[in-house]
Amino acid sequence: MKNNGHEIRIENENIIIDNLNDFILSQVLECGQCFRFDKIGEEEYIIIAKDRSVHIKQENNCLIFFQTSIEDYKNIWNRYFDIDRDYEKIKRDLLKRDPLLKTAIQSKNGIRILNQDFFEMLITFIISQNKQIPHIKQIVKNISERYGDEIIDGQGNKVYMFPKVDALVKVSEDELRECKVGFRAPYIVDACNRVYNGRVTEDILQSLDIDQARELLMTIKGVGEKVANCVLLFGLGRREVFPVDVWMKRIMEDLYLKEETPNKKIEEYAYNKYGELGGYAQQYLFMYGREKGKKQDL
DNA sequence: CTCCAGGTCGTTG
DNA sequence: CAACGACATGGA
Repeated sequence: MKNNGHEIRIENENIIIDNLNDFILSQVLECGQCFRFDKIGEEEYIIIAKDRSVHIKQENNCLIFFQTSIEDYKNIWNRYFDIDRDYEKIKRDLLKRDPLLKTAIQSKNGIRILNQDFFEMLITFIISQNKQIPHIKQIVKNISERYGDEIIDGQGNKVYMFPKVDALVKVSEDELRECKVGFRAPYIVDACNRVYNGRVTEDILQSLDIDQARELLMTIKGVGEKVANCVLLFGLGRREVFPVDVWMKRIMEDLYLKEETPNKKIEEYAYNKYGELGGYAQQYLFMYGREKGKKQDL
């Protein structure tokens, strides 16, 4: 099997992808788009996604899916990890539009944008407001352990999937607060209701243009511009959106604008500069800028 | 103890 | 429409 440079082979019960370029597992998982993973070694993780738990490891440009069927790889993980997309071209095109991205792209050249579940992203990013990433992970885990279906992973451990709407829609505000969601509890209830009763669904959102889709998402309480953009980018495959949070605001003002600028203006600026590649640009800048900002305050 | 975190809401000027 | 405090919770 051959695809876009890389090659897939089966060894024992493992799926191995050889010659995989523009991919660094730690960057893919830890760039802030994904919250359900545990690091168990150097470039080695357990991930919970797509109703499954999978053990994966990267060695140089070789990615190993342990105890995985070829069907699961083809039907699920290939798309989840965005394996077949040509990131070399994306990076080349981004640099053509803006040479200033060079440092960020070179430093974080193994980022991929995952294709994650819409509902999970919606609830997760509602939770994300005014919280740090480790807290978000903990809360998502709490909700999954209480209301998600149980599965057994490769090591024989119990693992809990993120709940489906049908399950979460039955959960009360008070029960949600016990998962430590705090003031976001009514937001989650509203999101579940609107998805469950068909007012805001993945199909409807996919049928709309980007501005209509964002607007519809923002009819949900607790979903503003930033959360809506994250859901569009990470849960609906809309790679042109450029979510602006406190980090991106700092990074963009520092790199380009040189003055205090409202988020909406930054978003427009980014769209004019990066066009349909906005989401990728945002991820390279976000991960690079956050790492830098943590150390020396930009 | 105080301050702040991948924001958003509701209320004022 | 810009500005501003409130909002739960936990870690620095």
